[in-house]
Amino acid sequence: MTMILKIAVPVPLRRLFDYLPPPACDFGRLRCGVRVEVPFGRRRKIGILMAVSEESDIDPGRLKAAWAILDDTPLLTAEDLRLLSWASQYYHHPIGEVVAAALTVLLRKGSAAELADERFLRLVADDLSVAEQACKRAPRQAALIELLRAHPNGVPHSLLKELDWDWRGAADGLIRKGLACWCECPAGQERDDSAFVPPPFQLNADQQHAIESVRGAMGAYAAFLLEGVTGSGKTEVYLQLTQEVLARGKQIMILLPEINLTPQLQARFRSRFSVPVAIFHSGLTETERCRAWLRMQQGEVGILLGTRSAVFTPMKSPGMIILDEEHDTSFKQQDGFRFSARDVAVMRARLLNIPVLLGSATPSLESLFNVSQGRYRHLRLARRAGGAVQPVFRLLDIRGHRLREGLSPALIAYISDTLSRGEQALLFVNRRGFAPTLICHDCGWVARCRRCDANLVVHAGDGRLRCHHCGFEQSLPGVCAGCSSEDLRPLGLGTERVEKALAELFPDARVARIDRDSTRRKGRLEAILNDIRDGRVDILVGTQMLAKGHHFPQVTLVGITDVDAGLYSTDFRSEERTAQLITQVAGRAGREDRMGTVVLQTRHPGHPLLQVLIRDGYSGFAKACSEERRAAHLPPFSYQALWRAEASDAEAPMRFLERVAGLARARSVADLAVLGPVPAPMARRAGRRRYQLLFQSSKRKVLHELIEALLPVISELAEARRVRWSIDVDPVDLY
DNA sequence: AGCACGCCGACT
DNA sequence: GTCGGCGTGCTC
Repeated sequence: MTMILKIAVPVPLRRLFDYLPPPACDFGRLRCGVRVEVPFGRRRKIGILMAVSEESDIDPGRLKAAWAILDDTPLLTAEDLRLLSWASQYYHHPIGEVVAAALTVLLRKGSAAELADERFLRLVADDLSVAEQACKRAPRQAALIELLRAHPNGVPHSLLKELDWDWRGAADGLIRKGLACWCECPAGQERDDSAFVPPPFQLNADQQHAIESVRGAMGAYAAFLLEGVTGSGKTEVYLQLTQEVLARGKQIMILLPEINLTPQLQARFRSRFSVPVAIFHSGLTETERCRAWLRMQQGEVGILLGTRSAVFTPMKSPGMIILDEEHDTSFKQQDGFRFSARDVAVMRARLLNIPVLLGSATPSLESLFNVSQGRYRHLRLARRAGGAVQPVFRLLDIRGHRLREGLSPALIAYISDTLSRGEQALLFVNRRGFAPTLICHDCGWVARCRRCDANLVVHAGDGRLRCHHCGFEQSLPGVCAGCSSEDLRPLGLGTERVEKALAELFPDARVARIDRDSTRRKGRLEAILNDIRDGRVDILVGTQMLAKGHHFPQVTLVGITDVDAGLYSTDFRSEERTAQLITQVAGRAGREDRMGTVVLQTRHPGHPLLQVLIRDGYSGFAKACSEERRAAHLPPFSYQALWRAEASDAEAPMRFLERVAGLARARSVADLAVLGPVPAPMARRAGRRRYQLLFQSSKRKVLHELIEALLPVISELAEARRVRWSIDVDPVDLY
């Protein structure tokens, strides 16, 4: 009897690879989920053992023996592997790459799956006065000594890393002076899983009901959609459920859309629970990511807070998954393995037989549809906690009005009133930079990117032109490239320009800007947020970043300079996104005692969805928007899969997709629409031509069976090797 | 994706 | 005469 190892090798090939066990192999180590080092072509690869079988489709003579089994115990459980196999099938993505997505880089490279003991910094000196003397002229070292004195057992390295000053230099100084040392002291390490600081305030009835409902479902699969307006206390629900999960000796995974949001939630969890919290996002070093992964996998921590990529992290004793801001499109991976962390989370909960909770103030139409189908249970938090009032909406018809840098006289008056009351105003502008275009006033020449179908964006701060799509940049030209005229003018509005205009209109006001440019440097975002919280800012200008998570209690006016762009777009999800954005930005405003006003500038004050949104709120909008989708047979009332192809050669992508479309149409499948191929909305990006082909059906099964049947043929196509192609199941934007 | 093999142009 | 261009084929 021969034993065949079925291994997922991280290559873009849609199959497992068969190997013989390594020579002199202890068969006890051949467990599914261990890493296996194998010869692959003339390379060395590390794959995951998916199954052990007696059969192989490969000629036995061609089978190679694996080199080594890397783990004594599986890195991934049978449930993990089942989830990954499902994801590979559902997203039609190569299994090896899907499995690789569940590991961290270090683990993929073969690092030992062991948690290195953490280092602790500890004082050595017995006589502290000596230490104080030695550090008289070194304030940082003195401060570090203070900290070390408060922790006689030593300060863990992970805690030191969270300090926002240069502790490293100070530590080196102390070590040089022989006052401190690194040690691995697990002594005095207390772990108390039940430790919990009780909540400071009373829950309202909605919160209690939500918590009771989910608590009642513990120990089995159930999916919940928690719809709660901003400030309604969703986080408190998460905290209480976390406590419940920990009390049952289980682990909880909490997923968020952005790494910007993790520090805040992290702080709330850290202050509430004395148990350790693992953090997992792309901003960490590989060592940190690997450590967080292993701590969850080995049951060292009860709470994992992470972004999209954390959804596959193995859990020793899974208890629940929470995914906050479920409508947010950053849960969808937009390249390579294009999975939706939200949908994977739901499937994972189902396979693990645990509850999953999706939270949002503005649920996606997909999730609301799932509620209507009985797949998710709907929980609502209607009231704002503490009784704060919902903001008032005002539509400003700007037709025929003279605008000053995009600001109408009425909006300027609103801002002026707000400032005179000593309150803060927030202005939402959906573009960073100074102006989205540079145009020649004499000949009409426009600064365009040479590699993309896009205009270059004017950045006044550092006097440069940038392409926001491929990263190209150059200094601002002094003269027109077409006619040498010196009359080059920025056209359109960006955050920088609005910031400048506001500074001129309100010379006494302090204006702060929040966008990717102004917050690029580490710690900048936190600094600006602190300024806003402490009242050192009067007007805030910013992009989407403002809409996410942060709450500004002193803001009583929210202005949105242009809602029209989002109402008239080619993407059918554009209205939904705009309504979510408006609602989210509006949610930043006001607090218990002061009512917020939300002012929307538009040239289409009669737009029906806009009217519904401000009259009936997001729920009313969602209902109306869903009806339009149903009538148009668009998701969630139908399902889509998008083929994309790109190449530097202008013709190849189109030719490839035409072959795909031809093959699909030739099968004359019922209930299937094959739309395209067409050029992508940005047909040229970074010098590459991009096309796409859409499959749509009212039955998921139809799409999957077709793709499944097509893939082997398509992979062999001569046209396929001339392009880079991919399939996007449930695409969230048709770009 | 890598990495080989393989057959045609400008160079130490 | 070779170095190297990227077409095409393979990976258990």
